[in-house]
Amino acid sequence: MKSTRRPTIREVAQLAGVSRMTVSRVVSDPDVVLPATRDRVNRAIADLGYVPDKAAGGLSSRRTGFVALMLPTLTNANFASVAHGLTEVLRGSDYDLLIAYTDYDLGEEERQLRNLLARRPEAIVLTGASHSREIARLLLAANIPILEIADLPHRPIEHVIGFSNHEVGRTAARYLLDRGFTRLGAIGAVYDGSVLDHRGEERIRGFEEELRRSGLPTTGVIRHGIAPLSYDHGVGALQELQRRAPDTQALFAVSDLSAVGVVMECQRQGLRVPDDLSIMGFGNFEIGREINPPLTTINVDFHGLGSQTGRLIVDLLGSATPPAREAAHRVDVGLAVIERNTVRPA
Amino acid sequence: MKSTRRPTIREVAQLAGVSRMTVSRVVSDPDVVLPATRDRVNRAIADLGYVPDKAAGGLSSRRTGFVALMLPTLTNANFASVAHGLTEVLRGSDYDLLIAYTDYDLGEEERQLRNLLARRPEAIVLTGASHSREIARLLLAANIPILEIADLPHRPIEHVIGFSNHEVGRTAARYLLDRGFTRLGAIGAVYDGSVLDHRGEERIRGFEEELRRSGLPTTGVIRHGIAPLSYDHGVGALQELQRRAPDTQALFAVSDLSAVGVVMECQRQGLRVPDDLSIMGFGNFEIGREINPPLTTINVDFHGLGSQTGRLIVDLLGSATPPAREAAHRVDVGLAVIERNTVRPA
DNA sequence: CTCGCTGGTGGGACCGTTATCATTGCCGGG
DNA sequence: CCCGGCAATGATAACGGTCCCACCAGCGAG
Repeated sequence: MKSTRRPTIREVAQLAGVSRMTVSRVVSDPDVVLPATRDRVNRAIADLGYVPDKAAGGLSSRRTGFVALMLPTLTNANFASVAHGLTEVLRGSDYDLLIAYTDYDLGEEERQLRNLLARRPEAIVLTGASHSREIARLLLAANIPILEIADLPHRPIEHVIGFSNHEVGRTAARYLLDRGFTRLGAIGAVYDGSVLDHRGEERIRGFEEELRRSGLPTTGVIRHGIAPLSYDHGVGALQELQRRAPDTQALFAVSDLSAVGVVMECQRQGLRVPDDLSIMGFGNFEIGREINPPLTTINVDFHGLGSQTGRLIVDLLGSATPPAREAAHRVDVGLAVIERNTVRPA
Repeated sequence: MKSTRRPTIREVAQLAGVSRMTVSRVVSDPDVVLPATRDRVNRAIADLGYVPDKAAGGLSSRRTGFVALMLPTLTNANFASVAHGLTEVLRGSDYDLLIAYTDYDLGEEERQLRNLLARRPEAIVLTGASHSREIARLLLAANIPILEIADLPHRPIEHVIGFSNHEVGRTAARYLLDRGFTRLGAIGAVYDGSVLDHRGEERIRGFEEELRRSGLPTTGVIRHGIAPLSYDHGVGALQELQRRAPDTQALFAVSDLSAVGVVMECQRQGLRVPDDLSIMGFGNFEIGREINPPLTTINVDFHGLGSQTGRLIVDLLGSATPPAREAAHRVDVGLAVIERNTVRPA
């Protein structure tokens, strides 16, 4: 086993009998070099198994080819969809995605961000971040496009592609109210200073707001457990709800995963869905379509959100003139109720 | 808005009145510089909002701090767990994970790998790769530790941390045979030359092998659809099974997701589980615990697999003496049947 | 007092690539 | 026949760090 170092552009140049620059050109812009030369260089590249070093290239050209993405977690299918849509677009333009996740831990945010910035990404995409003073300062100092996604912040840092989580909650409440329910409940996670992502809390607040507007009590609004939410959360939250507001007719869960957990727990308890308890969720997870009865939910096109974000980045980085900060984009991708069978007119 | 470039070590040095080297030392090994000097430098760093450029540093020190991970997909919760376990360990040693995924597309593998190698990772972790001639060549030429995970290949490239997918299939078959079933079925994906990951196919082959050993027919073994598998796959595969082998008593699905889809479809069809059809899956996904009845499955500790991989990497990179290739590690993390209620003695 | 050592710091060269400008050879037009 | 212009290629200087060694005080031992 030859433990020799990786071949560099120098060695390729030497073997092909050309200068380093010519090799560089063959790799990045082949058309400008004579076919005969190009072939010779390509052969040398193949012979040596040369793979260009992007770090060195980036240092020189000031273009690292990185786009940074900061997520609360990888485990959530919707965030995975975002990453997916984003990668699809970025691959076409030769950007690599650099993913960091915080696991909803506030302390990790700054650490992760510094780490990300040390790689000199050309743009950065953020989800559900808290944006402390120091975070904002670091971001601005990076002097690259900043994109906040999956939310619609009132005071955005720069670009926004998302939807209103508050509106999600309101839509759910209105949907249930329209069907004549009056004893409404909602379940989400406990939100305190140590929690990074406030999007779930926004949804639950939107729900509460609509309840208050209609003069209804908010005793059925339960904050239980902590993010990330999953099936189990629904089980526990339902039990708490049954203690606190046993007469609840209809329930909104801030995540489909919780909602599915609730449906399953209802089955175990022998409660009929939706006759004994109506349930709706958020996120349009695949499992919601499969359970019996299938889950009513609110859909957001996360994959499209990811690809739109990707396209905006490519645009932003492609345009020679760095757009002024006041030309920040703000895109609402909207949301839609998907009616299935877990809710029925009362 | 000052659109000035990011501050470099030079400017920090100037502001603090020291040389660049001293700044470098304060960042990477603070203890060797005098407290007074250190404070001065740290103040300058804070004032300027200096964030070191790891690409530049890596170029010089030949240590990029990257560990590469190649996955079929991000969307699978088990792979996400692996990534999770891996990150947890690597964070502690200041490595960043560079994730690439192929979406089970064979053509993407080489492209992604080249891309990864262009970032000069210090180690590379692979899952379910096909290892074509060219791929293997690229990997070996990189001259870094190579770790294959989530499988137990007969002819590994170097290190292996995984479990036998073939054994998963055999274990499932034996489990069902032991309970007295004789008309067994299995569902997986179609496997042809264009598919990257063979782990599901290995599971199904192990199942078939055990069937043949017992002199039972393999007509109930269905290859349906293509990876990635999900709930919907189970629905379609069950329907195909019902056409091809309607008298099947017990069924193994190569993924819990398919298995859950089967259970749900059974509910819709009014079939009782496990009385009319026994079902077991693989992967121990959370949803399997929640459905009614809960899903019998085969568990592998994917999170632990990820963290073990991380620890091995840290070991390998930490040891000054590069270990000889013959000292390759081979770890079997094992597997275990988790009995729940979807299977019952016949 | 001198010498050697040690801890703290600085001065260059270098890591592998690309931007930029210079150089070369060739072609066609005046 | 000469010269301007263009296409192809080369030389050199960055890019932002760290490695390696030299330097310099200060201090204890001989």
